[in-house]
Amino acid sequence: MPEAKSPNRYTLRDVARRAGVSLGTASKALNKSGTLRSETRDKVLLAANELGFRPNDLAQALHRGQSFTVGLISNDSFGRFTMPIMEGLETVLHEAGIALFMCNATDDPEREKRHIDQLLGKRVDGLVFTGRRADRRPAPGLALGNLPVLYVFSQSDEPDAACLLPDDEGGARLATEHLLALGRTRIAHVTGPEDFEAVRLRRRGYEASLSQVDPTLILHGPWSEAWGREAATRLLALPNRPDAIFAGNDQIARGIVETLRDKAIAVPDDIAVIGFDNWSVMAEASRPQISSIDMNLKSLGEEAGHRLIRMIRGESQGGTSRLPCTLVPRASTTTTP
Amino acid sequence: MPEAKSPNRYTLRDVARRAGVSLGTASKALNKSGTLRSETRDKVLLAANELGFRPNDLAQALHRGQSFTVGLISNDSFGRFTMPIMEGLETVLHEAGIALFMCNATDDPEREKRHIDQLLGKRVDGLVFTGRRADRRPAPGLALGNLPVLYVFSQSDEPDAACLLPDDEGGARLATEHLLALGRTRIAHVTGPEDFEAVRLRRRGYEASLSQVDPTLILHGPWSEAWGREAATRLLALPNRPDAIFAGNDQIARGIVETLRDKAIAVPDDIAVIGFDNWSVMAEASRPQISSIDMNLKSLGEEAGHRLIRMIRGESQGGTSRLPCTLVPRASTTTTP
DNA sequence: CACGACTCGGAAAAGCTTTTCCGAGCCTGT
DNA sequence: ACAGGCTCGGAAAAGCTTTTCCGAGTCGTG
Repeated sequence: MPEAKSPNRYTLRDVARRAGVSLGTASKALNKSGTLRSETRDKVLLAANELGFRPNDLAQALHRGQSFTVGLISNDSFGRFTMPIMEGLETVLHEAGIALFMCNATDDPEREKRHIDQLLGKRVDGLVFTGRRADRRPAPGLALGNLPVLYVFSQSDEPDAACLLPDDEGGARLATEHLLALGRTRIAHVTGPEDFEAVRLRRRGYEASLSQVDPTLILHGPWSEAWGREAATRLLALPNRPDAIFAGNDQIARGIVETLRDKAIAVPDDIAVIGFDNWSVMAEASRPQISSIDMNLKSLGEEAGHRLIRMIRGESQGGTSRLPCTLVPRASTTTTP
Repeated sequence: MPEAKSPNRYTLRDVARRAGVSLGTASKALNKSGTLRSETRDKVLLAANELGFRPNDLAQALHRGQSFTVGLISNDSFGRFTMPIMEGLETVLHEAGIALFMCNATDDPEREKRHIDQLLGKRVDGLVFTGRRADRRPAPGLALGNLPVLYVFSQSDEPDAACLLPDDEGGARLATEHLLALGRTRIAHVTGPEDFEAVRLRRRGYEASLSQVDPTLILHGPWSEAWGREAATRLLALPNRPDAIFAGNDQIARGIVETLRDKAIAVPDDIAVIGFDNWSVMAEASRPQISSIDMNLKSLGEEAGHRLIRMIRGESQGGTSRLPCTLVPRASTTTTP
């Protein structure tokens, strides 16, 4: 028994009564369907306006069997990478009149299951999984039926799942070729833990761009500035030190640049440095500012929105696609712009 | 005409039919209401389990006039500060069975209005505004009736709006008193733009902790490392230079620390430095690591969740409350722990 | 003038759950 | 053995919108 209906929430029945027409007529007037005299239509529209009427999406959804709602399940607690994706996704979906449920699963399968269950209860029209994990994720334990599911910046076990990812390998090629174009010949790669697929892909792109690979120039470690500093120190101790470094992300790049600065090694003249992620608070605060590869995560989110809408319409099929990265040159690889 | 109902979505009617009971009986069995023989109840529960039945929240919400849904409207595009708030908020609300709609208004009133309108259509039970802005925000142009509205890390024009904020002033006192406790006497304050209320509050806390204030030691500028570096240079040029610096955020603090490091000034021995925000990627990557003030944004989000739930229950009233900050000492103010 | 056709608005069902009210059947006590 | 009371399950309405179908009224034309 809904006791206290919000004072300013009117129902279609109220509109109809005020306009002096029947329920169905009012509906048709507002939806421009059916055949009505324009006079009647205007009467209804006026009444609706006066009352500030807003149709109840719940009833609408119940009736049409479509909720105009999708769920987003993040596994990195709304971390740095999820944000721009969410932003792009939300923009596109909002334009299509679709609202976004936010859930944070934090890589906890139990929590994820509860979230999915809740979303299914809300009859979402689609589901998006996001959040970089070390590696591919197992399929969620729940039967999702034919609900559209999209993995963004994240992957699934299922072979034909719909995935949307940045082209890490291409980005790495972009970076390496940029360094090659500067005439560098000994290019090191200081990057993150090997159990990230992105790390393996970037490394592959790096290796593919080189005519020959020197394994001593490839260093794996944690994603931190401290590791960048340590790795730089190690590289400088080599008998034949590199003339360029491609870092696996901007934090590592910054650690490298700082160490080179400490040792009065000129960047980019002696050693050029390029990062990955284009995280501006890192890349632009460094001295010199760090060139980087932008994964265009906001575009990735927007593309995810478009693709999900197509899937909801039943138009599109699964499959993995990768969106190109972009080179953002800054002072760490370019001599006086 | 809902044509293709999802294959694995069964309705209560299906459960009832399978259990050989009527609709109402099935409902009562699942909700543990009414008076049923336990045998009948079990029969229904079994059928529901076999079918994987999940009640349709849409219908439920429609019936009870409560959607178990709240909207979150962010004005900083899901920025760095919104994330932990969202995380805390989502955790608490999820435990209460409430789902969270995410909207990004980006300080665009038109966009915000459309979002609110959409949320009202979805009959959300409450609304949360978040996202640091330069200053207080005008009340949204829509009549919200008696819908619970909570401003988190954000403020409203309305005098008795419900606001939840970090205690910037107290945090600044914490920082300043920490420096005083180290025996420092000339404490500078390098901070952000004056049109941020947080900047004014932090400055007030700083001034309140000092026996006398030297205006030449207070510098306003942008929120960046570059500004921290510039301000540090200026402070070092003073005839009577400070022996401690309280920075308005961690980026500024890091800029300061780097400049001091460049000039071989010992931190903290010659000049102690403390930041604000406790942004770990900044504070912990710096050399030395930077002491900071933590606003406990995740707790703020959690508290927001609890408070919103009380408001939805009709228990709580408006008013602004501020949650305490915490001192996180690191190497930039403590000599070898 | 009358009939047919067309225009417009209303009634009703569907979509799914919850809850109240009521009826039927069974048991017990006299 | 019968009446009353209690236990259990079913029927129905409410919550709000959309859509189909149908009836009534009107206009035009023969």
